Amino acid sequence: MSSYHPQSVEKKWQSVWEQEKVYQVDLDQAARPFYNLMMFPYPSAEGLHIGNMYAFVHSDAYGRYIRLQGYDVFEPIGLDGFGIHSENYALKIKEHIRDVSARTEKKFYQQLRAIGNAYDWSRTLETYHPDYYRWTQWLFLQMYEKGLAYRRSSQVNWCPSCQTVLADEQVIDGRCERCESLVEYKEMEQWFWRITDYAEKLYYNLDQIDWSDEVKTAQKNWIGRSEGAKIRFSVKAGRQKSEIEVFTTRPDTLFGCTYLVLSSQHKLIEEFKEEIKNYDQLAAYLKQITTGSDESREKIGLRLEGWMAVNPVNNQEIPVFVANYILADYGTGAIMAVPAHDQRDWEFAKQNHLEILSVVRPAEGEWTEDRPYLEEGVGVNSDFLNGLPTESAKERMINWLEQQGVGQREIAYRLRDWCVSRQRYWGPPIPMVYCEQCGWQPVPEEELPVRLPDIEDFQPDGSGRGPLSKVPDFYQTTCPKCQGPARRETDVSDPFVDSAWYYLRYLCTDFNDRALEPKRMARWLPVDMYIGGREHSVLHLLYVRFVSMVLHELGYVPEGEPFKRFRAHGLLIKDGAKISKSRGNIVNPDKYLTEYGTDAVRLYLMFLGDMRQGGDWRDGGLNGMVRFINRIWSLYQQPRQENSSEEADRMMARAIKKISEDLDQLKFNIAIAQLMTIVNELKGQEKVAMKHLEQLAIMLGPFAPHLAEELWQEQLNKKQEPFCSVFAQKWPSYDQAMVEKKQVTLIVQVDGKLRDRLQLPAGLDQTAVEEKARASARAQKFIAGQEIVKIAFVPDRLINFVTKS
RNA sequence: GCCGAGGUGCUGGAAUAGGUAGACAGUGAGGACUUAAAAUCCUUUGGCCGCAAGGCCGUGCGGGUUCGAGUCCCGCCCUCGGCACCA
Repeated sequence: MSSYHPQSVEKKWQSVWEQEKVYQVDLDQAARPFYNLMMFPYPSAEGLHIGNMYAFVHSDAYGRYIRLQGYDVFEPIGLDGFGIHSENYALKIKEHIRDVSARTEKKFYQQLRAIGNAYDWSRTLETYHPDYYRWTQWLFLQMYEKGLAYRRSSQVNWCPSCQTVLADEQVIDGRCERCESLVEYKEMEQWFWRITDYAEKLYYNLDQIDWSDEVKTAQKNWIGRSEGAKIRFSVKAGRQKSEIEVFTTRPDTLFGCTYLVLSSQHKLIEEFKEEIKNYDQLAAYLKQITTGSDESREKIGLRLEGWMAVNPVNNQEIPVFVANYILADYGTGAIMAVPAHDQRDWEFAKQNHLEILSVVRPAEGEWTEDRPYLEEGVGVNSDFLNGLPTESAKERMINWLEQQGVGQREIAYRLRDWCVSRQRYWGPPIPMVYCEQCGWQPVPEEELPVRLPDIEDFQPDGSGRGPLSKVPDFYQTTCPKCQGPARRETDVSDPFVDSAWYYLRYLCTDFNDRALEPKRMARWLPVDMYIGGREHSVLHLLYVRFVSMVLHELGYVPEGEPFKRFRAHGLLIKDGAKISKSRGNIVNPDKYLTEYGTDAVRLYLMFLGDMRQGGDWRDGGLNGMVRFINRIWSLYQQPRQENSSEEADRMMARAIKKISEDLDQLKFNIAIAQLMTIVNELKGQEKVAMKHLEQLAIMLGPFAPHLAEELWQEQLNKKQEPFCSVFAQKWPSYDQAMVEKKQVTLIVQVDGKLRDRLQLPAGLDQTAVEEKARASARAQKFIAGQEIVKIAFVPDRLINFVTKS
């Protein structure tokens, strides 16, 4: 009996598939298009991570299953190569990022070929390639022209040790991801994209898309929709009169408002600074505090001397404070403080000996005034709200505010505008030009791409400006409007911008004169299935939705939502521990692919647990997959027969049904367990039916594609000209009648305890089963002499005798 | 603190319209084949009692609903992931 050599077989079919273009679809003609997308990898110099492969083979198995159902599956791959991660790595090993990228690109594509996925290799893309980032810049211009890209001053994360700005994602627990220094905050002018304009749509659409629930919840939390009211307080700032607007979710507590608090960046402070009697003290204070970044969470604040606000509901004069616990960019950047019913206001009031006035108390039960009461209840000390439950008190107050013209219903979102500029080198230059005469001007579309200049020194220098600001050849330009001297933007854009639209470009890589081809978009969008890590739940997946909505409004894509279905996979760990460089337990797939073969590794990755839960990689587990493959191989060497027994047909029908259902639900692990069961069953037969071997080969396809092709072409002798792959076959079907069991194992219970198992023909009624069960010697022991008070019967499953005791 | 996911044999993990707990693997043990080893094949592998037949216990903990609970309800504990002064 010849043994199976995965390495040579896998190599053979990989080259045949590529030569025969088995996985290339005609994007303009495909009759049954199915867009199967996986998150393109961030190519680190260490090479493809086993965690990448884990995600990719699951996605591929699903794509192959869909393909076998007759769809034209488009499964593209590319590299998300721009970004600070790669750039930092290059700096660390003191090599140029361009050279590192060239090397990792080669390495990654080589590894991505080795995992045996059904990628269409004619449509790859890399975000750092000018053919790609030219259109990323085009996207920026679209945003700008639609009024969704703007500049404003904002606080950014600054690492004093690396001397560079960091993305929010690179700040872990307030520390730099690279060197663990405490991150500082710096005020800088940045480019933003107005994602907040889409907050409501981003929030409500979630109810209509078929995505993993956890991701939808995470996005809802991130967007953070809160219903409440805006209330205007008139304010006397010394000799000046003005208004302060606050946002609250508890308008019903307005009677309990005893002071106002502004964020340190509130515009009124700057506007009326001459009216602040203690301005010198305030200026020192402002220097000292950093809003929202205080690790201690200690509430530091200062009263604005000479200022008084008036509570509109009772005309009480109340003091105005500035404090570090008020966020500048949430709500209105100012709050009405109700210390009796808010934890933070309570703490601040206690510290500063401010008045605390209870205006809500529990509808029933005890209530003490030694701590804030945060729950809902009924109004007290609140005039027309007295006795009203919180819900109606809110409504009543909003009505009152609207009648008086001092406030209105308002919805606040936690979501903030997306800061897209980065003071770094390895990204697409933002295509804007600043002219002293004309202000900011977009680079004309026909001048794209604004090429990233090839410079030697790309180290950030701590000046707070990107490395491109040291390259006069780059930034010296002329104004597109007046032709006068002008300066290019030297910031590059966030790598998340690159990945916010890559799936659209896959469909158009053959067009050099446009970013997106509408006909292609119409045929292929939205993406039918997207599988990826849940770590992208809010960032990437939110940005993609936002960009897609904008492109839809601009008429480029047919629907606002980009992905019909999204499923999150879990994390792959090793021997019970998270895989990380510092633990030194990195799993390099190359070694395993060479040693055990691609199919064995693929099978193992999909067998070791439920995709959505993640799994625990243990080297020993691979042995089981090698044994499984060898058992399959020997099965195909066994004597065969043309006909099949009814019993075997029934077994196969049940298995086909089960495996199909498992794959529909992405339960790859139990689908493989089922395949193992079939193989064990078929191996027990003296002669195996040809039909069953064919069905098995096809069903192995999604998991072990090379083995499946080898079995189909060589062992089952299906070779023909022109080449016809096993993946061009039809997924096996089953007859529902064959699935039903003729014999069932019926459980006999007495008082809920298992006492006997009876082998009976299916479909017996209760009387018949009861007779058989009473006759069972084992059950008899427990029934004898007992009074039966009840019998529970589940057809074909169980009968339970309940005795009096 | 808040949100989400989860807790099942020695290990990875199966099992939800409430109905055989431990499928399918891994590991260990014993045996067959072999001069030997590897590979392969067979038996066995939740705990306790028992010579056996068989019985009792068992799905993080404590209650509850039910003829029957890993699955449903109430109250906790623990692990992992995310967010974190969001008014």
